[in-house]
Amino acid sequence: MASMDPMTSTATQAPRSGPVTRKDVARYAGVSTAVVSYVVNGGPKRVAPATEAKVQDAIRVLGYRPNAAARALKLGSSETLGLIIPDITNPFFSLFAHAVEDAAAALGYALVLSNSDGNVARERNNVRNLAARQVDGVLLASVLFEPDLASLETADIPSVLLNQERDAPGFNSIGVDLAAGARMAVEHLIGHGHTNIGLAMGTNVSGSKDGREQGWRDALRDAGLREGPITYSEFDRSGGYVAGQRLLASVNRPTAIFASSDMQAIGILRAVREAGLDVPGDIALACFDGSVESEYSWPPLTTVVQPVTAMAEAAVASLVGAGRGEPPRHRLFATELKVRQSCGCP
Amino acid sequence: MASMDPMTSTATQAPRSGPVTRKDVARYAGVSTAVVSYVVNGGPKRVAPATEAKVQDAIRVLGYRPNAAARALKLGSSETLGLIIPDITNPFFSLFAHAVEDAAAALGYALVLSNSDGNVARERNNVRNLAARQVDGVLLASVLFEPDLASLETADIPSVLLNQERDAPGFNSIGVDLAAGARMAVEHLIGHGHTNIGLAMGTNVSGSKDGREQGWRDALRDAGLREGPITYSEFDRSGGYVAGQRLLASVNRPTAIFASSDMQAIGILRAVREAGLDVPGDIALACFDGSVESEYSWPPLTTVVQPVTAMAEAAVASLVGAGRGEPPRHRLFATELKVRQSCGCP
DNA sequence: GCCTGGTATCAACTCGAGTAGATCACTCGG
DNA sequence: CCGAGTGATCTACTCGAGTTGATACCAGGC
Repeated sequence: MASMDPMTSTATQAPRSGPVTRKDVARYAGVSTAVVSYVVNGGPKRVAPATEAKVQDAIRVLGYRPNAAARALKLGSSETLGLIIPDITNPFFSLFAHAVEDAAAALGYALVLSNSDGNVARERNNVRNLAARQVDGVLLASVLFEPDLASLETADIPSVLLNQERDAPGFNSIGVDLAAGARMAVEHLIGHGHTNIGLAMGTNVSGSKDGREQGWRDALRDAGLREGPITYSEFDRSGGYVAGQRLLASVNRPTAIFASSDMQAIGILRAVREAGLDVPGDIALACFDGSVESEYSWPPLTTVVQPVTAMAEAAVASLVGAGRGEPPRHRLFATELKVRQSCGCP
Repeated sequence: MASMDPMTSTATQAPRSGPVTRKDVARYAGVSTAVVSYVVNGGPKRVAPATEAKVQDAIRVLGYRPNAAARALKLGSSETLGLIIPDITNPFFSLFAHAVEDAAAALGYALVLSNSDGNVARERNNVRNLAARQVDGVLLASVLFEPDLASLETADIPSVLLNQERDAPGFNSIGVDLAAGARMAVEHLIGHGHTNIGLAMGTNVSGSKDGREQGWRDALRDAGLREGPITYSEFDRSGGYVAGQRLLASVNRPTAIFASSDMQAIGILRAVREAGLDVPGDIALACFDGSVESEYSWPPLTTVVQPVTAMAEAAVASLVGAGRGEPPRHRLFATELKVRQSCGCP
């Protein structure tokens, strides 16, 4: 019956078959297809008010929507952006994705999402796929610290590298000052009187060094402290869980831990509890990212928050907004320490 | 040298400007454009092996990628699906989005993501937008219990309604048996000896009844118990927080609470702790969704898990997979109670 | 009455790829 | 030695919208 209704309405006024095209509108309004175009997009030529009204009417009656594919073909732009991230399930990335979607939508762009699941091959595949789809730009949060520039280069699509610490010549890139952020957090821990501070570091497939590790080192060195134990594991909750277990089992068990992501901290929290210990009483904790989850854990996590919205807006703008024409550059954003209770503050 | 090769080939023969088209490939390989098409997609006609090799060569050398816009225009299909959800930041939806992306990618479809942010107008706008972009189907998790069918109908795009409890005639829809799931959880709480069980119910803009509320009622009735206090608030963490505060302040404070989402339970956990009480000691807790976060909270949440992957696959398949041609129908999935510790189990 | 200048509109071409129908080159049987 | 038959390939049209370079129309000035 729902399959009946469209039929009857078809009989009375609407398209006999398939979608309504510009031609149908033109015929209905008694004008040429060019005029319809002019009306639809305030076209390059003026249209008499009376004619415009007729056309608008026809559009409404027939329910015409311009075919985006045809438009994209002619204009060479799909008004679409691609976002490639390791995993949308990670709260940090989902927050980021939301911000990117907002920024893109504000400029009339749609967002194609793809997850690389920490897999380089899949990441590369996604880039090619997006390239073939004529996206107007891609935002890439690579699973590699040093992204697969070659595939982006040959695809020669405007792009921004996300979560990028260093400058990547010839590319737009965006990132936060990891070292400075980590340093802030570790210094805060030191301020609480801790002298043995461990590090739970996340790993990437490339395995190259991360600024957070450096920031932790720098803070300890400047305070004249010895480096506490380090573990390397996945950036996610389960990675944090094993990091926590290892850190607690280390010969010189730390009294405080800095984790390279909120998710790791969540995992550590669990390991600490299972060991019958208390945060922050036995182990103080600080971490990195500033996702919503950090606020609702117990205890609420002291974390280095990344300016996600600003970064997303800057990334989108560098592709299709104000910054489009500008030469590629690296944008470094400052982080902010959000002090809650996992560090020992009341 | 990988970055060199394209360069040198550029100098000798490759595109002087802009993207490589089928025509360029044809010229380079010394064949007609039709043959290139045949090769690219195992075309409707056979090509001699030798010719095929030449063409493949040309494609590789020139770095040709077929223009998806042109393809979409000709074929009337963009090989793209649209997903509209309230908020990707909600772990349940991000899990779902990931599963949908996987299922779509497996079939060669890309996924356009849009958030409606609980706003009906934005939701409707997103539908129109996706329709104009010639997506081959849209998956809609409406902010309304009863989605805005009219806008989908006039857009007449294949679609699936997600999180849909009831049958929506003429539409594909997918959902879990909310009432049965809720009932399981509440019965489990009853099994722990609780006789005063409260309900933290999430609200939608439409405000119509939800099966979870019914399941809670049914379980209590069948056990001969009186209904505990109810609160209505947002489905998210902050909604749960206020629900928790209200429930704790109610005249007959419950000893157990069933929350309509994991996120609400997380918020309740916080409210309970701030009141100096313990979960599950003072207040037992069970909830609904089965997101990852429920596993890593403290205590781990006993929750009704939705078969997200299966649902995502079914949704995608009904649009572009095996189920494409079939008449629209409602698919109800069973839930499973994941017992952890917030209910009082060891 | 005729020309000028402007305005409103239109016909026709384009974007890049898919494909039906025509064309060409061969081989083989008679 | 020729026609039929089989492959391989090409020509040309199509999808729907944007846009340029005509064209039609009208008012006003001489």
